[in-house]
Amino acid sequence: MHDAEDVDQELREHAEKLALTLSQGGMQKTTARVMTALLFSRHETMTAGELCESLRISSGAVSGAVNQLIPTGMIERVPAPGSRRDHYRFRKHAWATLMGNQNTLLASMWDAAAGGIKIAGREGVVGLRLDEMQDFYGFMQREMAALIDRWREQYDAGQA
Amino acid sequence: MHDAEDVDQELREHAEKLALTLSQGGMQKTTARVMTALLFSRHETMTAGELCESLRISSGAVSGAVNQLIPTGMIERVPAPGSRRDHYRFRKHAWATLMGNQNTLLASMWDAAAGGIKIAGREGVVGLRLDEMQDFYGFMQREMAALIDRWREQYDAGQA
DNA sequence: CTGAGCGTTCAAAGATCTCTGAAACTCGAC
DNA sequence: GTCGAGTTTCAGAGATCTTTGAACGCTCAG
Repeated sequence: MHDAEDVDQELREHAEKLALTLSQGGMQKTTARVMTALLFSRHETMTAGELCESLRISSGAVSGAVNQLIPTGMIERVPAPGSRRDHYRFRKHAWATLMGNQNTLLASMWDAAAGGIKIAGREGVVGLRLDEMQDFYGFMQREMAALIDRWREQYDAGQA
Repeated sequence: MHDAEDVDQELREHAEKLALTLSQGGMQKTTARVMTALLFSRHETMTAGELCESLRISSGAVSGAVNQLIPTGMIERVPAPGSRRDHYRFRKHAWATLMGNQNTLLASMWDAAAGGIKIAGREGVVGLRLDEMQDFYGFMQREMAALIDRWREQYDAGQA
């Protein structure tokens, strides 16, 4: 039978596994570990000290990871009542936010295509390649934003 | 006035700029440079030798990059008539393919959420966080595939 | 005002990843 | 079957990125 200890242990293992996947997908290893630790924590929030201990990393590393996660909207600093310690929490709708941030990337791709077209026109082999690229990223930029909104509505409705 | 040389030169600069962006987004630097070189080339295809020379990298590096790009569906090897040299070409709909590959990632995220729920259930702070995550990635997986198909149809229709 | 507790910063150590250069290999032409 | 252009592989060099550990600084309690 599962007691609370076992559950924590297994959750941490899952957290580490996901962190590994994410780090292979380009995210920094420590950043990913901090994020998944918060994601799979049974507590509402965790302090920097708890993250240090749980992940066996230095406070400097935690500080760095946290300050990389906050601007992306994945986690937030929670004002700690009656304590100077910072508490961190995985944000609601963090995944949707993360995906929404991709729009910046989509926009750069569109821009890159546009820049090339400005130089080479829309004719010829380059022109046609770039035209397709621009069309694709224009489409994605429009539709992705709509898609995420749609999820938010659907999810919020389901909660009520 | 733009002559052909200038155009090539400017295209190459744009290619490098995009490669830099992509490499910051997690792609390998050389891989990104090879990809953008093919993307912004005014030729239909390029040989490995041309890529070496144009990017000032060793043939080993080209080989590595190319073999990383091919499985993703971004570029393809083109049978060269009457030459042993390999010719490489940026594939049609490469961007759509690339985005479609993300589905694998979306699926792993869904799996990670499912695994956590199996351990901790859907109640409590972890359970609710994971439930939201699973809902989001399930939604995205379904909708992204549909979205890409929609683009393909729309684009192919526009070409006809 | 002073001290304790925490978070942040930064230089240096360390780990990781990538490129090069050369040797090995492949495959078509003759 | 042999030659040779061209590609792939791989060990070692090199560049890059990360983490640590310690010093610094900030904030609140007393």
